[in-house]
This record gives sequence, structure tokens and C-alpha cells, in this order.
Amino acid sequence: MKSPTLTDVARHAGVSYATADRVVNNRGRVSAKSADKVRAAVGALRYVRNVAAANLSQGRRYRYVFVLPEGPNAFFQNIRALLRGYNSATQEVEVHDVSAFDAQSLSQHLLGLAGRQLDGIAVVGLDAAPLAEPLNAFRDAGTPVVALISDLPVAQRAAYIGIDNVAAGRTAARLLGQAHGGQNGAVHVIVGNLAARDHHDRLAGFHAVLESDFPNLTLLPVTQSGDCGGHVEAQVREVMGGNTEVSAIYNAGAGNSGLSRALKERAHRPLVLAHELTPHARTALETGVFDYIIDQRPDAEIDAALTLMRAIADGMPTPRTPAILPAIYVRDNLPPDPEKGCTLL
Amino acid sequence: MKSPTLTDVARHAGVSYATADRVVNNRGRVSAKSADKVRAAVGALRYVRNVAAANLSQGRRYRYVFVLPEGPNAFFQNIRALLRGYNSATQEVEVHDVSAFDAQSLSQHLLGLAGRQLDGIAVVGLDAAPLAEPLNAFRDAGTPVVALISDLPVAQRAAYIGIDNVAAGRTAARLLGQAHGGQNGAVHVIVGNLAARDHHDRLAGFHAVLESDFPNLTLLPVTQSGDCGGHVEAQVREVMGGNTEVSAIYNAGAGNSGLSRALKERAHRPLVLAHELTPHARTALETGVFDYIIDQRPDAEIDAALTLMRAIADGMPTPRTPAILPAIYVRDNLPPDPEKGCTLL
DNA sequence: CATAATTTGATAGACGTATGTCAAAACCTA
DNA sequence: TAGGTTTTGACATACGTCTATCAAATTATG
Repeated sequence: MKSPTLTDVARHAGVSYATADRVVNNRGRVSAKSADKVRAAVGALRYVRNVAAANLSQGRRYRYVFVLPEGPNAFFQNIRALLRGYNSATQEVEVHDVSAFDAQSLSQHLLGLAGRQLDGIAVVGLDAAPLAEPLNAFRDAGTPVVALISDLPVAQRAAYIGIDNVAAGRTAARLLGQAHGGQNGAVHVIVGNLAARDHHDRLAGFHAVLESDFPNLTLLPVTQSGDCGGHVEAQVREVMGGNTEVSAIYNAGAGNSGLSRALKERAHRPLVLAHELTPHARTALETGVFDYIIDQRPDAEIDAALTLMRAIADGMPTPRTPAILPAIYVRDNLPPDPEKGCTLL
Repeated sequence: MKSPTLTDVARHAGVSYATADRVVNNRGRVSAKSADKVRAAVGALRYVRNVAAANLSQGRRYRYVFVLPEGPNAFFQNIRALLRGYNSATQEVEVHDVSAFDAQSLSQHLLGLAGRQLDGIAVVGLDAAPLAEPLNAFRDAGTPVVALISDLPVAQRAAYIGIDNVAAGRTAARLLGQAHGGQNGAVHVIVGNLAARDHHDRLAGFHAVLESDFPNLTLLPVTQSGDCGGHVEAQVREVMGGNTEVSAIYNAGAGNSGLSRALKERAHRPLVLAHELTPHARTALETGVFDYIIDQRPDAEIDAALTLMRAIADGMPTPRTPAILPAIYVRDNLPPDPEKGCTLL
């Protein structure tokens, strides 16, 4: 009925509370024989320590750091805003900025964190050599590092919290492909930076499905926008001004404001699928400029990251993280805009 | 820095701990003047009681009851399985069965729960008169009742945890409509029971979008399957045997196994959209028999329901529940099947 | 003013864990 | 077996809350 306490374990093992405590909190100075007895009792009684009581006795406060790329990017600004809401009496979430796509700068920053007593670090991953040193140091020190949104080399992180970008790209192709209803078409794909793993994966998935299941569609030359709205706008205008009629656009990166600007005044619009439910993208979907949005639900990602780091900090078995599934929005299933306040009252 | 304790509050109010305790746990026997001083101090120091410490001192165990429709329905079987995982040392989740769509039986059962000391009840809603009495009794007794998956009258429940079914129906129409690529077509819609609020809402949303945005599509007469696979199969076979060519099928209810049987051997298949990622539906999507699935993510719903009931039981401000968003699956973004075990190791 | 009723304060024990101290016991080694 | 070392047990304190008890102080009543 009631869950066993460490006192129960000690009694069952035939040792004192102090000894049982020395074993479970492995502070040494215990004979192998006693240690075995205690461990056996832990197993027999299925003892799990009461984390709440432990934290109470220690006045513990969890400390997490999120390292995010700086800049005006609406997606990350949103994440910053969400993270502010996670500070409480028992938990502190710091947000640090580093320059985007800059492994040197990220590595530097992580090294600066080395001395701090942290319960977890969330990092937007980069696949680059200079990160190995600080990440391995954290691993050895027992500080969990989770890769957020974009992955890190598997050996250097505790987990990846983010969507499957190949699947996202495949889904994008499926949706746009289906929407052609078997008719011919030509698709313009825009990525931010082909060196970024997530963009690269999306393109790969998109391409694979187009090739295998939609022979009626042509892939126009892929353009790189650097995630900048201005570049997106220029590229879209140029491609659409060309000879081939563009039947669909897939923006696998950021810069949706530019995409929206380039299309707004056109009478006959191509099908458009973009990523992330930023304010611009929402408006575009509502007004029919965009047709689909794939959103990676940063709220769910933050939740998952904190839950995971907390579990590791508590020494609990890491919970089965349900896969982070991106939401697919059309104009009909947009959630109420939190910016506009609650419309129900 | 450190969060204030009730002792701090008492000191700040110039009363003893005992008096402060009498106020915050309102057990009476306190003069109005003292009560005011304490409440002022609570506000000034922004005191929030330490729930973990309180529960520790009381050896508290949370008790929740989920009342679900009985029967072989794969969707609810899945929910049952998920709920089993939520029992722990500090929390007990009971699952009770009542006969489906039967307000009498549900009402009876709820009355039987009246005496129990519960921290929350989750009920799959029904819109019927006999529920008013037990639900109002729970409300008055302070036991939160949340409507799960299908809503209850607003005044009788603490919250609704489930998807927006009108939006789901609209989304279904948008996806199927887009996939016609402007060509003409005829859509067969199947519901389980038009008296069920969720099915009714889905149909309404579907119909609205078809009418306003897809004049090229005809809505064939809607059939009611009673959520039974056999009926679904028969109805689909009959409609497809008729004169008009069916270009798309929307199954707004259960019984996907029948739908899949009816279509499996056909060479030229219509577009198909169904609800809920059950094993049958998953297989159908993987093999190309279905094209889209809208899934209401029972895992997320259970999480939200428990989190909410817990917050109410703790007397905390009810957290901003992020809207429960259904997932849209195509064959490319199916999450790994948990039945098949982890394929990564 | 005396008596009764109400309100207040002081205090103690409990929940399960972490941490520390100190003496007693058990174990070595020479 | 004496001396030293390691291991063990017993106990205390702290965390913040709840609950309970009892005496003291305040207020109300006749």
C-alpha cells in the first residue's frame, strides 16, 4: 500500500538507517557485504526515494540553461517568451544567447558554463568539431545536455528533443503532391542554409517523396535564403517571373514574411507550405496566402526538454518521451491566438 | 530568493504561526482583524504554500477516476492501457466502465461515486438530462469533473479536455478538398451516430468548408454506422456500387477495420480520411489504403486531464491548458509503433 | 465586576530525506 | 594481544506543512 521508506529498507537489510543511506547515496565507507544487503532490500521492497522529501530537506532549486541563437528570429523569440514562464520557486531557467550557426561562439560559451552547478543544459545543436570538448566535459561531469530542435552528435548529448525533419519534409511533399490532384506542376523549394542539418533533412525527405510518388511534379532549382525574409522575397519573385509556371512553393526555412510579401498581390497563387506558426505565417494562412504550415510546437519541446532534464537530475529512469510530433495547420484548425487574449469570456 | 514560508507570513502579519495556519486553511476561530492581516501578508510576500511539503506531512495520495465506455473499441482500449501507467506511489488512477452512449447507466455510476473521497473524475461526456444531478453534486462537493473527448454542459464540468471537433471536420474537408486539385468529385461521409456531439460537430465542420470552398465537390448522403466496422463496410460497398463515382470518403466515426476491408482489393481507390490512429488505421495508412488520419492524441489528453485535476486538487491556479491539437498523419510522418518495440537499439 | 465564551500563542509530533557528529563495534596488522 | 583502521549504529537537526493540545490572553455577556 504505502511506499517503503529508507528506514524500511534498512530494517529489511538488517542494518542501520545511516548505513542504508551511505549505500543509496554512495558516499563510501561501507563494507561490500552491507552494501549488497542494502541493495537487495532496495530491490525486494522496490524502494524508490521520495524526491519531494529529499528536495525539501535540501532546499533544492533546479537550475537549467538554454543556449539559443540570438537575433530577431520570431521562432526563437517565441521560445524565449515561453521559457520565462518556467521560472518558479523550485526551478530557475536561464536563457543565454550566442550568435547563430557559430560553433566557435557556442563552444566558447559552453566552456564558460563548465564551473556552474547546473541540472541541465539545452542547446540548439550544431554538427561541428569545436563542440566535442565542452560537451564531453559536461557528459563526464554528469550534467545532462539535450539537443533542442537540431541534433548534436549522438555520443555527445543525452537526448534529442525535436521533430523528425526528414519526416517533415516527406509530409510536406505528400501534402503538396496530393493537392495537385494528379495534374502536372513545378515546385520551388527554399531552404535557409543547406549546411544546417534540419533544413538539409527536410529537403531530403521532400525530394524522396516527390521522386517516388509524384512523377507529375518537377523540382525547380532549390534556393538558399539564409533564413532572411528579403532574400526569400527576391528569390520567389525571380523564379515566378521565369518561364515555367510555379504550381507550389515549399519554404523549408524561415523568412515567411518575405514569402508572404512576394505572393500577397498575385491573383493566381501557387500552393504554399511553410514551417513554424509565427505571426506572419499565421496571418498568411488565415488570409489564404499560405495553404499549410508545419509547426514544431515549441511549447511541447520545452516541456519535453525540462521534463527530461528534471528526470535525469532526480536520478529517475528517463521517461518514454513521446515523439515530438509537428502540428499540421490549415486555415481551419488554427488554435486561438494567445496574443489576442481569451475570446471566451 | 528563497520563497517565503508560512512562518514568514505569520511574522510579517504579527501573529503566530497557528493563527496564520487557521487563516490559510480556513478552519475558523479567527477574528476578522487577524484574518485580514494574514491575507495582506500573504499578498505582500506572495506566499504560495509548498505543496510537496504539505503532501509529505499528510502522506497524501491523489485518487482519480476515469469513467469510460466499455466495449472492444480500440481507441478506448488504448486509453485504458495508457492510464495503467499513471499509477504510482503518490497517485492512483481507477478506470470504471459504463455502457456506451447510455446516460442512465453513466448517471447511476456517478451517483455511486458520490461518497468516495476523490481528487477528480474524468468522464466521456454525454449531453443528457440525467447527468445534471450527479454532476451538480460533485460541483457542490468541490470534486472537479472534467469532460474528456466529448463535452458536457459547460456549467456542469470544470473543463473540457478534447479536440475541437468542428475544426477537425473542417480540416478533413480542407485536406480532401485540396487533394482534388480543382477537379470534380463526390464525397461519402460516414458518422457513428449523429446524436453524438463529436460526430455531429465533425460533420458540421466538414459540410461548411465543402460548401464554402469546394463547389466542385458533391456531398453524397451521409450514412450512420453505429461505430461498427461491419456496417461501415456494407455502407461503403453499397455507395461505391452505385452510379456516381466516389472520389473521397470521410469516416468521422470508428469502424476503420470495415472501411479498410471494403477498399483493400479495389484497384482504383478514392481518397480516404479517417479518425484515430488505431492499429487498423495505421496499417491502412502504411499500405496506402487510407490517405490521412486525424488523431486526437489520447496520450496528450490524459496528460492534460491529470495535470488539470491535480492543479485543482492542490488549489493552484488552473494552468493555461494548451489547446489539445489533433495530429494529422500521412504515411510519411507516422510515429514509430510502440507495439513493435524500440528499433533504435 | 465576575463569569463565560472566544481568540490567540506556544509547542510538539509527524511525514521522508540529507547530512553531520560521535562513540561503539568489528576488523586488520604487527 | 595491543594498537590502529575501518565500519557501523544511534542520534540530532533541518526542510515546510498539517494537526492537535493546552494554557494564556482577549473579548463579550450578564
